[in-house]
Amino acid sequence: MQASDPADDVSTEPRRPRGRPRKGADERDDGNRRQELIRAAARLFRQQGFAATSTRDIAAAVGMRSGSPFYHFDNKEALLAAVMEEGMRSALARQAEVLQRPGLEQEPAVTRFRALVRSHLDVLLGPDSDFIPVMLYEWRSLNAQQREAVVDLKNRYEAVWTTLMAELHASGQLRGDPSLTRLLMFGALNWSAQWFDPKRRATLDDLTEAALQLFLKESA
Amino acid sequence: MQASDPADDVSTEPRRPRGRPRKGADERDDGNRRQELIRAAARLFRQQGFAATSTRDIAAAVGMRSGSPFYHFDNKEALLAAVMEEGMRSALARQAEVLQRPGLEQEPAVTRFRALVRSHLDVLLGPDSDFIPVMLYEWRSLNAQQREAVVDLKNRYEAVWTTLMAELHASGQLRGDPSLTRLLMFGALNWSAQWFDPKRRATLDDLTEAALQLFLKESA
DNA sequence: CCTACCGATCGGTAGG
DNA sequence: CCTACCGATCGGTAGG
Repeated sequence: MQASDPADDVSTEPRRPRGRPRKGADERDDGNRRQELIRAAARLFRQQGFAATSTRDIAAAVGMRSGSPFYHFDNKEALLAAVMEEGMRSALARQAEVLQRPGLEQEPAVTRFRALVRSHLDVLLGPDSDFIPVMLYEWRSLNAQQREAVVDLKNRYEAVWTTLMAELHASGQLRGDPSLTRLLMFGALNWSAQWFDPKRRATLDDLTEAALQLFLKESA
Repeated sequence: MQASDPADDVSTEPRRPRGRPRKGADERDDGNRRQELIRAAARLFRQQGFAATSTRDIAAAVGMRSGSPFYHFDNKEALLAAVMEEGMRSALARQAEVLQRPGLEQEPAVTRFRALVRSHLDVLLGPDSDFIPVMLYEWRSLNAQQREAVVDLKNRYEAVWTTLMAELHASGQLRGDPSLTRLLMFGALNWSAQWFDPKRRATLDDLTEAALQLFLKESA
């Protein structure tokens, strides 16, 4: 009862030339196709969820045939892990970049906290913001080993927050217990991925200030 | 290529008596089986996600054969909708019950707010707490009509919060803009379903107080 | 509610 | 990376 796979039916599409395309001097696609797959997967996993997205959907989104993603990834879960790791790496990179802004070290802790909140919201709600929501909501689909790799990155990301919030707590600027406050804060911020609409009134700056107002005693 | 369905293979299991069981006087199962399906679905949808849970899984969880859930529900999505509506109805019931507690009307708004937060956390983290997380995370699997029904219940639930928070805002007891604060608050509270562990230090009371401390200016 | 299925789809693979 | 598949599983149904 083998129906011909519609995704395998090219009859109506123009034929691409066969074989591995010659790489022009500027064309080096080292990993570009892989990267395209990751981006398409992030978008679809976010829109439809991991389990509801077929590898055929992802292949079609980048113009591949149904079996081809498996040339780049061992299995569907490995593609999910790649999405999450990419998301966490870019979040970590953004975090480090923001904290290394010249002169910021001398600024008060509140200023550094604001920068951290803002960069978190940028990664979560700005352009290419599919990766982190996928990470937040699909980790139960990873096996233990993949999960460990993602958790490791997440721990590094959160450790920066923990340190800064301990400093704020020590100087009496944080509202409430640091550990509980951190968890409630991540909830408040991460949930915005569910409702934030850049076309509406509130901006990322508004959100940042609203969050600071809740979690800090003085908004400097 | 029709493999025999393992869920249909009873050869190793003891045979239940055939036919519709006679109902004893006390046995009236009007809708009990349906209710069992909803509860099992809630648990599995929460653990594995909607798309990753098969209707066979759910049937097996209540001792049915693979086709039998469709005697109670038109399709898998209708079962999901039933889970969500049940979750919202019990949340609304709990909310109304709490607010009708004798004498509470005369209490200050802060006290009513505390009661609301606590009942929200009860529904979210207490016994039978699978329904609301399913509602929060799986609504994209509903069709427009089903979604409307759930959104309607959700709006009624949130309207109670909106009213009370407007009152708190008017008397200067709320921190920040009511609309943004409400969204951030739901995020902070709802996210706790991801990390709260009753076996650890923090209790539901701790959580309630921590939340009040963030969102209200004076913790009464 | 069970029996006995079906058509479709899915993840994945061998070989080029 | 495509071709041409496979085995398994899935939602759902007719008939009792």
